Amino acid sequence: MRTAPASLAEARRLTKEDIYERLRREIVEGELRPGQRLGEEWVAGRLGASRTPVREALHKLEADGLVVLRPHRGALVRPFDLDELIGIFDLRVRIEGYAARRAATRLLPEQIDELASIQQRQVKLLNTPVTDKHEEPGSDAIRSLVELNQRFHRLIHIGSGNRHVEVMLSRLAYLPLVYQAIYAHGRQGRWVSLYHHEQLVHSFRTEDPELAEATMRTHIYHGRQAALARFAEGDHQEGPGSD
Amino acid sequence: MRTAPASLAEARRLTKEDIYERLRREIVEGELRPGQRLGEEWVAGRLGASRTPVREALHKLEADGLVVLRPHRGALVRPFDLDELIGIFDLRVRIEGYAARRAATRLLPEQIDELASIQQRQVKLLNTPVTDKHEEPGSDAIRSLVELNQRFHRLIHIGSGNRHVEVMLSRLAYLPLVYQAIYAHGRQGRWVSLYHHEQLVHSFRTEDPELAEATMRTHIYHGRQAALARFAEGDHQEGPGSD
DNA sequence: CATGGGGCAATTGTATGCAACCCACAGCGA
DNA sequence: TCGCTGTGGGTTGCATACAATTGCCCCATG
Repeated sequence: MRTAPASLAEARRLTKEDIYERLRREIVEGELRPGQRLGEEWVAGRLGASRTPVREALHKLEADGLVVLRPHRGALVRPFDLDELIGIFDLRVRIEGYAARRAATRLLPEQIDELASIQQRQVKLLNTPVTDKHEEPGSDAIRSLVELNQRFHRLIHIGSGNRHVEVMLSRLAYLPLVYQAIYAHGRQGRWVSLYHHEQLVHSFRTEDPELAEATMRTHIYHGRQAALARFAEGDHQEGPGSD
Repeated sequence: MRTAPASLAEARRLTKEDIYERLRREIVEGELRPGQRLGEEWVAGRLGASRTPVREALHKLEADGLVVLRPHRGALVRPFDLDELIGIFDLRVRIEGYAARRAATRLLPEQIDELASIQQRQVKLLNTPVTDKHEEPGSDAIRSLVELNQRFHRLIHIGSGNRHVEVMLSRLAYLPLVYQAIYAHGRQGRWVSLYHHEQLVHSFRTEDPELAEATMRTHIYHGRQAALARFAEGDHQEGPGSD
């Protein structure tokens, strides 16, 4: 078999998933900025694949709302504005609130333990001695924090038992500014955020849907503040030159 | 130019949009039933196109949640169950409620007039002398009613000024059972439904977001009853044979 | 008879060539 | 000068050939 060359080199050709994941990451993390053009030929050349899988990856990214496809004129990373950002959080508040409410009476004890464990790991991360590096977007500490945060929320989405919740939120929560907002929180903001997580775990343990929903709504609004602040910084503007 | 051969024959080859629209209609209206297999080759042969556009259409349908793609094993029309149907309405109530609330303070007078006009046309349709044909799913009267109903709702989605509302609802509202539920309403049910539309128009005219949201929620729950009844009839079951 | 491996048919995944399309811009005529 | 037209560069859209993957059937073997 060829699935496990175990290590280096591996000149295996890229599948559409590889390309999709890579482009998605680059867009969400901000390496590819809004307005950046993504011609099929250009992307294919850059990654060393043919147009076909690139094309499919771009179409999927369009379905995710991350790129705009202009027939015969090339794709580009979709820009978005303040109004849209607010609109996104309006919907997240409602959908994640609903997810938390449902999860409160559906999560299994093991799943709640898992949530608690994630929460504790985040606390530990925030308690490690502060170096300036902690504030840099690309640093490992931030990356882990973001990663754990996503795992926490995704577990709740799954725990809601409504498959459409996951689909909707994958379109609303994994976007450039929303992602970057995590490190727009100041130190205090991150502690508040973790307190919300703690409260959520508590509401699940006591199977209290009202508390779960209210807490989640507060939590999302809290995240909104960070995203709006981040937006105000102007870090969202068009990419290099464009045209 | 060749864009307007004006009439018949027109052996222009099918684009992926043609194929997408056609498959989508067939699935939503129930001609292609859940579980039905949709091999790329098979679809291409049936419609007289090559695999490439068919493939892209199928991928888009998967993003819409209408088909399931199984790598190397072919696509099929996605089946869904009672739990999912309930979950869909849970989300619709919240999202359409939000849309109506926002629309109440954003719709322009012309847009409200348009809504009123649609509502009146629906009343007229329901008032035409009853023949049995009116109850048949495929009849022109039912088709018009469904069409007008979709226009009415879509106008509100757009009027909400939140582009994500449209995207979310296109995944939640244009599904087989949801669509078919329209004619699962009895005669009285249709009148109640139109009364809700009338109330919505009123709430928009008076710019009353609370009334708009409450009315929309009631309206969607009303639709849910019809969908659940339709589901209970068992009209959702697997297609011919499958396997 | 149960079980595991080889190979085969069905099907999608990828590469590539050519056709169709969109737009910008130059050139022409009023 | 202004508007119209057509032509060419750039880019996607479609068709087709070939490669890769999956699942299954069948047979050898314990």
